[in-house]
Amino acid sequence: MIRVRFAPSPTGFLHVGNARTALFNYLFAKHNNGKLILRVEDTDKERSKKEYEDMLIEDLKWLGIEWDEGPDIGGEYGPYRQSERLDIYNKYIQELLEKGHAYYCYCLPEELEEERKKALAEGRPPRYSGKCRHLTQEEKKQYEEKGIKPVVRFKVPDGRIIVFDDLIKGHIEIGVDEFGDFVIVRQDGMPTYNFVVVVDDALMKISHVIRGEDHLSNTPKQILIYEALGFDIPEFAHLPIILGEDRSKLSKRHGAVSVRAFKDEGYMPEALFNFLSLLGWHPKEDREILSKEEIINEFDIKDIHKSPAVFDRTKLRWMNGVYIREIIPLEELTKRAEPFFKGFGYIGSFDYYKKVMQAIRDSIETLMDIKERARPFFVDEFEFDDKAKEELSNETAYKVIQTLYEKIKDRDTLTGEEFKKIMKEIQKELKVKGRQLYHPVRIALTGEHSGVGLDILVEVIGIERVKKRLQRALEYFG
RNA sequence: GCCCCCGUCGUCUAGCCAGGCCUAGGACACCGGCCUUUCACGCCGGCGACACGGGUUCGAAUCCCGUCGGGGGCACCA
Repeated sequence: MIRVRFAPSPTGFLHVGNARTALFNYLFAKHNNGKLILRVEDTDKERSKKEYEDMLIEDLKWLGIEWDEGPDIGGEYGPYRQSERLDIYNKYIQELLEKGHAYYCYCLPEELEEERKKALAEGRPPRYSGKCRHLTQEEKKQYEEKGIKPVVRFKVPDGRIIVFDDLIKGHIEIGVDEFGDFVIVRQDGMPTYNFVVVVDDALMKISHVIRGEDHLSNTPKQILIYEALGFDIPEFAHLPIILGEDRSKLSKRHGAVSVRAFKDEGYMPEALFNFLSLLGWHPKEDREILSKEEIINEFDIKDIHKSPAVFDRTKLRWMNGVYIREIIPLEELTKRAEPFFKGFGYIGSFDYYKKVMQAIRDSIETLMDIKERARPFFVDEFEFDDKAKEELSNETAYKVIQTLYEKIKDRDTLTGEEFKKIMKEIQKELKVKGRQLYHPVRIALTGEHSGVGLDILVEVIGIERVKKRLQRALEYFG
């Protein structure tokens, strides 16, 4: 049974880099009929917050990632929140202590930091000296009496070379001398990541650990713990990280990078899902617009790249546009767009929004674009800019608008077809055509110089508003 | 500094493992054209890359070595 997990720490919004890791775990699980486990890594008391956990779950769901076990739905191997597993960890800490794989260390953080800096400055690997490895009972007692609370360190065997075959990176060998005895329980009693991740992955029967490349150098430490505790070692797969435009690890300073931000900016979850899946992975054929099902079917961990990819917002935008104009059904698209319309102060019925979406979906790439593109469908009292004023001051332009108004002022309805017919008549009567003919009308009707087809606009906003706007322009330039 | 990973158009990538089918294919962006009342959409075309240097070979983007470049890690964060 394939079991994978996504294990975020609830310290902020879900970052697209993490979302991509979650996504690949999800794809791997689904493709292989396995299970995805969501585990919340909240051992950092300082930074972890329950609100963040809720948002993480919300964002993951929004993206279309589902899990089989997790803190919200439970499961056979719970609890799935590390802060609720402390008793379990303690048991294994005791075991390591008893077997001599771990020991108490009374060194102060300040002096350690000092040593670290010194080592770095002298070009040595900054590692713990191991000086508390062989403390006598007497020495321990002395420290205790001074009120110093110890940490627990894992005793790293000298000179070992850890070897493992990463499913993505291939054969990896790392000498254990790169790091010293590392902390597995903090002074405050909380166990640390490198320890709990092993206990949890082992107890939750995780078969494949798929995570970001930044964890690659942690893997040897974890393998040591697997061995010390006698657990089976899972398969590892380290995903290349996602880069910003400057080719450094994607972070907040590269602009909006949280899934939440993309949601708020009017991106379709399906598009983000599709886009993220293509970052470091490629299907057999050259198609890029793929449904979730297609991606799951085609996904093969062997096709994941070794090299990192730059997060290309422009391409994401394009892809989102494809989803808006070609993939998401109009009804659904309108539902998603409704809060955006309202947010921009564009008030109307659902049916009206639907008509507007129909009219503008080809010309927007995110729901944010509704603000500009849909304005003419809602705003009657718009301003005329200098260019507009100049163009409408022209005599023929004025004449066109006037004639149009005369021709429709007694009508009750006006379809797009009828509008076009009327425009043709004006063309003949006034002997103006093309831009000279349409542009003044556009300005009178929208105050803008480009936008949706006017036939569509007039039909959607209705003849009364058309009359009103024409009148307004006539008065303004009269 | 030390360890590890990576290196095909500006970007995402196909090809690399099983060398010739590659005058290196696709997509985004960019430029030009067509369509069109305008913008957008759509369609057509263009620009543009095997990091460098050595080998191996009849033949290398593909195999080997080195150099350079980029990235990640080296916490009582995960």
